[in-house]
Amino acid sequence: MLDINLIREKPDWVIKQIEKLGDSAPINEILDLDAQRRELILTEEELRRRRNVASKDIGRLMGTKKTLQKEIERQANETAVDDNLNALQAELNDANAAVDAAMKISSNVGEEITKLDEDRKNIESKLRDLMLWVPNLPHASVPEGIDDSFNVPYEPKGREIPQFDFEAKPHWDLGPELGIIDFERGVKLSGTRFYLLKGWGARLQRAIIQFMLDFHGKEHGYEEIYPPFMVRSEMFVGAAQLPKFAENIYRDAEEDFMWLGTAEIALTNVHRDEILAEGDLPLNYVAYTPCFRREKMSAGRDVRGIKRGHQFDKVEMYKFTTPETSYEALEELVQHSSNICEALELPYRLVEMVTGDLGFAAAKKYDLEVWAAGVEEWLEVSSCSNCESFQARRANIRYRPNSGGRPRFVHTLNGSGLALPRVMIAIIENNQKADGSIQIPKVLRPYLGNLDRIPA
RNA sequence: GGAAGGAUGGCCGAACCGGUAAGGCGCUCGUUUGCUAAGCGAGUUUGGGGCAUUGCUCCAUUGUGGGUUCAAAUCCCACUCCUUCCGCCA
Repeated sequence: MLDINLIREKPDWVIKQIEKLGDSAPINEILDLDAQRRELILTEEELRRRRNVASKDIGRLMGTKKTLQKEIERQANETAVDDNLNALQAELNDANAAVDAAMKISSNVGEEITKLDEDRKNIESKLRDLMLWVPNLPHASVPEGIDDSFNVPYEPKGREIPQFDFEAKPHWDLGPELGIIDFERGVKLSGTRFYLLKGWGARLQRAIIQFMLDFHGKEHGYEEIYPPFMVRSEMFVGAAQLPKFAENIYRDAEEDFMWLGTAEIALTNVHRDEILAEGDLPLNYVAYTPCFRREKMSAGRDVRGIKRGHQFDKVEMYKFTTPETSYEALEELVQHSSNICEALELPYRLVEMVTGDLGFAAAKKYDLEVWAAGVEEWLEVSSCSNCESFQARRANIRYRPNSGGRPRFVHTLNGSGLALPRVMIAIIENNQKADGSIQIPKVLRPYLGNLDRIPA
């Protein structure tokens, strides 16, 4: 969510930024609702103040009434002093009248408040609904471009693009031939876009997961998290998946649970509604989770192989930082993802996203792609984003500055490190031998009982 | 799934047959004093509005959302979470 103050102060600038994304937002409607809201607050609070005053009077008067009544009762049991009794009675009558008057005021004001309150809540919920649909704004350093065709690929790094003296096969041929991927039975179980990994295939994927978790933990200092794979819908709002991407989410039919499309959703909300100490930052987490996506928006794309399924595994990095350090942290994140590609001996390249391809929540984003020699394309295996305070504002994640003062929103960053199926594709296809066997990258061998080659 | 109890500020904890949140600890600032420190005083949730321009003021905030009432931490309803017991269970 954007800061409403920013929209209030620089609406034209905000509109211009959103145009750079190739998106739009009802900024004028938002401004209008915001103005209405503040006007209502003004009158409502004045009424509340008045009711508070009347209420306090009533409280005081009730007290004096009580003491007067007691005094009257006491004197009534005695004789004489009639004058005094009359005076007390008169005082009591005055107090009664005053209470009645104050109650009337309070009652009338209360009715007005109830009505204004209802109006205000209506407006606030409308305002929030609109705000939840406004995308994050691009960072000043993001190159402008209307769509992904303008993205800026950097020079490939890592291992050289492999050349073969035989015809390289894609993984959808190699997998079944080696008995490590079973498409038919996957489809039998769950339909299109599902597959089974078997034998060395299943073990290879598990080895990669374990390697990546260990590497980020030991070499990069991330704390490993095992989160729930299904979380409440409010967490999806916090991570900026809802309301916009509702159609891509699997949900439970009875309870308010939704299945993670990425670990980012769980990790974002780990510190939801918390005020962290600045000294706690940055927080660096890494989590392995399966990811579940309907892929409605990509219906018909990449239906062959394991490139895009309804279920896939991913190791995800996540950072909570101060606003001052989040862009350094983004570079770090990219470096950490790249280090995995290096270690796995994969040809990879960094791609800088232009404004038109930033997505909904990122202020700046890099993708990491690895080369797969069978399908002969660059596969996106990582996406590293700085969301600045966009998610933090939705999930209410703040920190208290060392200097004291009011809490501020943290910046949040997420980066895949990495997505499993495409890494599997690259490893299988790039490392294939003439006899159909697959050579295992060195760093993975300890996780596979020192196996150096999946036999043909 | 059944039963009972509970949720109050950074922490502990009172008020709970309705009148507008005690006290303590911690922390911050000030002050005093002849000794590692203590005493005294003040301040100390969060969000929002207004006016100012670095402060004043108002409103809201006792798990969440409703209801009753002139008025709700307090009474009523629903929900969430926690604890204990029972049932089931890897």
